[in-house]
Amino acid sequence: MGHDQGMSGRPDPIKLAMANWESRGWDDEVVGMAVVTSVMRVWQLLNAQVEAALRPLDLTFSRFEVLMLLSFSRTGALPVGKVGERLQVHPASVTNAVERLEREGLVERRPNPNDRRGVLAVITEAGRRRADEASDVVNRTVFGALPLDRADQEALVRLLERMRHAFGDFDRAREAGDGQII
Amino acid sequence: MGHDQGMSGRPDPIKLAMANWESRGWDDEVVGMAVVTSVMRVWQLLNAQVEAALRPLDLTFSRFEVLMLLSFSRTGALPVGKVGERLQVHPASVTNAVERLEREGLVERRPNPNDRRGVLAVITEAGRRRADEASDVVNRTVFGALPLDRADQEALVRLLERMRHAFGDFDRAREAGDGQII
DNA sequence: GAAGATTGAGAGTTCAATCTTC
DNA sequence: GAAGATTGAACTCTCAATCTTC
Repeated sequence: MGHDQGMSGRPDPIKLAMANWESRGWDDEVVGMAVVTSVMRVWQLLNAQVEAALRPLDLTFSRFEVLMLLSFSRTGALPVGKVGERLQVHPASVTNAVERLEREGLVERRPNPNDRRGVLAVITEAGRRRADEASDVVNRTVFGALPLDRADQEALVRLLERMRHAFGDFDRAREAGDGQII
Repeated sequence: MGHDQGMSGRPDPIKLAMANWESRGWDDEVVGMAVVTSVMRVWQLLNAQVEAALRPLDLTFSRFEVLMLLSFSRTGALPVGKVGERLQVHPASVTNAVERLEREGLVERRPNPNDRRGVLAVITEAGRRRADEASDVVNRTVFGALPLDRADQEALVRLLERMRHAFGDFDRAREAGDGQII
């Protein structure tokens, strides 16, 4: 993650890659390549910022997401399977994240009363406090401090939404939900 | 990646998150949150596509990038430090990737004649063939098949470029380079 | 002493296999 | 037999420490 690299005196790596791609005659794919590479790069930069902001709170972005998901849920409890579904990660990753959160007392694991195969992840009071601190710092240092004006941010979200939808990331028919999480 | 998740019948997770954010009164940060979350999600989707396309060729995206970088370089050889610099990854990651590529005979490691501390990664003939196959499949199945029209793709690249530049990802003054990689 | 690269530890991810319960 | 969750193996990434050479 960004292990301090000089931040200037460097030509745009994407531009270089595009020139290389064109030199091979891949003219039809060069823009797509630039899209994918740009997303990868911006992900790298944003991810590093978020992780750096959360490190003092002993959280990673994925554990932060789990914590926020639970804190937004009606009862503060969710089957771990549901968590993976919402976050689009492998069940094993959720098991891992919950265990890590449990180790710090931010989450508890409880048998699901409705299904004895299942396990509920329940956020604790300490977990709620940590979630508040974490969202504060991330809001302040990352989300609220992006180097793009509001119009550009909205345009970006719209373009990415178009892409997510084409990839089946969500179902437009049910988009009129009430924002209820679970 | 993406261990087959149902791809519909699901409301937009970003919209849900935005509603939750607003319910906490974080109105100024909600768009920034949407930007970051959207990038993360699209990264996940694109990364999964690229990795799936490359898996039959025994490559990951990072190893693919190393291979392409070497294949584009003038002599097919680059100090491993330079590779990490261009790809913005930790030196240890390059060591790992090169070792993995070397194991398959796609790259060779040679002492740098100009600096006895240094190591050169050199692409082999097999490496060049693999790089060709890999770029073919990635161009065909991902870069050339994005579900966005050209205008949207270009707009997306421009917005992401603005963001990368603001984060110091490159230096605009040297942007007029000739596309020469090394 | 600083730079180039590697090593070992620690954390995260995915996959395949497994165990329990539906 | 299928679904929910966990476990162990294999990878990748980062960081701190180390070794060699400038």
